Amino acid sequence: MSDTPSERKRGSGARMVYDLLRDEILDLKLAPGSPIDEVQLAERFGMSRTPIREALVRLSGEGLIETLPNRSTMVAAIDFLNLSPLFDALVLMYRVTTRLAAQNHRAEDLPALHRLHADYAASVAARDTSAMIATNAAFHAAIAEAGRNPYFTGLFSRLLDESRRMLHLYYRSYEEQFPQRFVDEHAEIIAAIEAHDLDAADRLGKAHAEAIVVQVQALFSRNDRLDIPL
Amino acid sequence: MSDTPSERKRGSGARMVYDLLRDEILDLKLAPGSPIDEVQLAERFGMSRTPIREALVRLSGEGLIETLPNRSTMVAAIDFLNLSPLFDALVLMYRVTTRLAAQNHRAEDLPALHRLHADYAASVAARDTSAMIATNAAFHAAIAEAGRNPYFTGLFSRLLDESRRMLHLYYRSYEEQFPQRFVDEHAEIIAAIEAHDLDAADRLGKAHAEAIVVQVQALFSRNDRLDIPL
DNA sequence: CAATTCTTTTTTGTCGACAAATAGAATACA
DNA sequence: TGTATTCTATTTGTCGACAAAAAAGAATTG
Repeated sequence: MSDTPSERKRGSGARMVYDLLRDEILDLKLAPGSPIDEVQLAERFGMSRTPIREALVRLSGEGLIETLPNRSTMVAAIDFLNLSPLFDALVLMYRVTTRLAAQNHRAEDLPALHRLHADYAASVAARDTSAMIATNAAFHAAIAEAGRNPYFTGLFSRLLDESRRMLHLYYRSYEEQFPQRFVDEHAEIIAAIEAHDLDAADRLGKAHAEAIVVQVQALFSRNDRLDIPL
Repeated sequence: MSDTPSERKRGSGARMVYDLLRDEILDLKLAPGSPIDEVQLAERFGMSRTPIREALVRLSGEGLIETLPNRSTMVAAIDFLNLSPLFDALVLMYRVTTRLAAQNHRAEDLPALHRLHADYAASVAARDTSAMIATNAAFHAAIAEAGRNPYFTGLFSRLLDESRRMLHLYYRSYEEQFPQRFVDEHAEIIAAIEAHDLDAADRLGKAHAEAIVVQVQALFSRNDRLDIPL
């Protein structure tokens, strides 16, 4: 299990490690709390510790890993006890980005939205949870981009990343449920954006976000009960 | 002009460089577009390039510097042509953080707010523009903290940083105007927070933000005209 | 046998050096 | 003289090595 591409472009090392570690963290391939060993990573990627370190610094800046000075660094924990700030921020960003997309999008943004919408619908039909999570995030990130406010886009991306880990947990527990409903809501959102209907986009974005939040909250409140072993 | 503390704590190097560079960038001591030379910084701080590099990676992650691969890195430019996204985000975060502070603050948060409010009033009275900028940012950051949503706090801090550079430009051009008005508005905001009046906090936060935005916009629209040399 | 001190081991933070990449200067050529 | 090409110089990205810190384990002492 060693990827050692002996030929690499100069300057791409840290970027590659960053992207890969980020995906592994967000897809729960690296469990929250897992220790991260620089030397081990250096061997795995066939490079020195320096670019590994740069990737870790960036991941730390985004809060995806936590670093104890002079000691271990590990995958950031998921704070299940303080989910409401995350949900509050998510709902607001869903609203704002959807509203801004209705206001600021251009015609050339729409094909990408339709394509990502179709991708999501396809992954739902195929019952591919990983693809669902990825395509859903890409869909909403594209909406945010169409809203053309990089500050909102940045925060929203971060929130989507954070919830990506939680959605993996969610779909692990409820593999039988596949949200056709969300596909329909996505279609409504696109329609509101295309119609430049700011208020409808805002309202739909809010409802969409809250529906997701309710489902995830239901999961975790149920998990709380299961935590008591008999 | 060389600070060479020959004795330093292990692990504090990058942090120190980061903090100092960050302040110099935000206070316009390093002009936007200025080149940043790693070797020069290494000599200036009496350390190797490695911790310098770590600081630069973090600054880059926050968008305070821009890096051309394999080539120069420089202080991020201020995008005067696209200010409305910044202003939009600022106004929304002013609203949200103030509202959340009214909702979630605890009694122990209030002394700090009053103290920071007094600090700001003092710096306005003393006509110390640098202190005004710093204490105003600290005041609103404290309000955001009292709102207890780290995601909003994070974005808001970043927006305050970004506007910190612009406020320096603003006060450079208008040293004669000192906003006693903002001091009064701060007092109203504190009152609304203490009264747990969410809607009033929201409304005051919005009005406060928009007043600032209007002033800054007035500056830059005037500058646009002055840009034409005669 | 418990608690404390000392030693070893592991992992990080820092360093100096080298190689790749690029910009600019110098050169060759039409 | 203008343009293309080569050369040089500067700056970055990467490497291997070393030293400081902290944890884990061993030894000592009461």
